[in-house]
Amino acid sequence: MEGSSSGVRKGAWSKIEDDLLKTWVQIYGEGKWHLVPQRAGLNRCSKSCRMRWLNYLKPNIKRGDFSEDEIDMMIRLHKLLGNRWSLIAGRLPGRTSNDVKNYWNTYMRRKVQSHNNDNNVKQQEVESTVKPHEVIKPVPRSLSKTSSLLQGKFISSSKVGVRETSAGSLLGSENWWETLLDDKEDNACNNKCFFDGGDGSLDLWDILFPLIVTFLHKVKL
DNA sequence: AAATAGTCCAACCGCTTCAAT
DNA sequence: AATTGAAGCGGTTGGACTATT
Repeated sequence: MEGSSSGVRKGAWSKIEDDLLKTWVQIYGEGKWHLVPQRAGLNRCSKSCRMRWLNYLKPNIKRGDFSEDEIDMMIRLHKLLGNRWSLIAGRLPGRTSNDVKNYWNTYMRRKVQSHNNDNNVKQQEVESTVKPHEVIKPVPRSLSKTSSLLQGKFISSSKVGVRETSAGSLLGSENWWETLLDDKEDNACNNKCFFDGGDGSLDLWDILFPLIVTFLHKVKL
């Protein structure tokens, strides 16, 4: 796994490479990843540098097992968001999307195994956490002036099973996110997830607020 | 002690989205 | 409107480590 035909180094990072990358980010900050390899003296591709920083070198990254609270939060968020690992990780301080994804895959495997081994009590728990569900696709990370959202179209969501709708209905009385509350099966969870707050559980406003701020900033309202 | 199987996680790859031109 | 390059994301892989036989 070391090196490639293009001459860019691959595989595990050395201590020296980590130090070079850390130094670069400490001086110049995150971003401009395409400049990092050349200017930091790293024989790595920009994506590799970004990944290494975000998943391993970034300060405050938590190591070790997930706590009960984190697992509980992860299950709730996954129920709401599906495999949107970066969004889920954003609600778990110190955890990276890669951590969450890896943990979830392991967790899923264990759940499935226990499901196969024990078809009685655990079955309901397994189904409540891993069964297929309609996934809510978040609005774009930011909106350009030419965004389809601002031009009468909303996200084409066949990929994630969300009905296409118009910007009018999106911004009007039929707020798309209200449908999040329509799932009767999940009402108990939703009530707690969205509005409980304070105890570390999901607060819908915490998700929507940054998106709204971004939106208002972009359209300069 | 050696061989094999299973698990975990760091890293890579391909794709999508976005912004700039 | 089309093109292009950078950034970001999720799926997948492969190697290191651990447990079991």
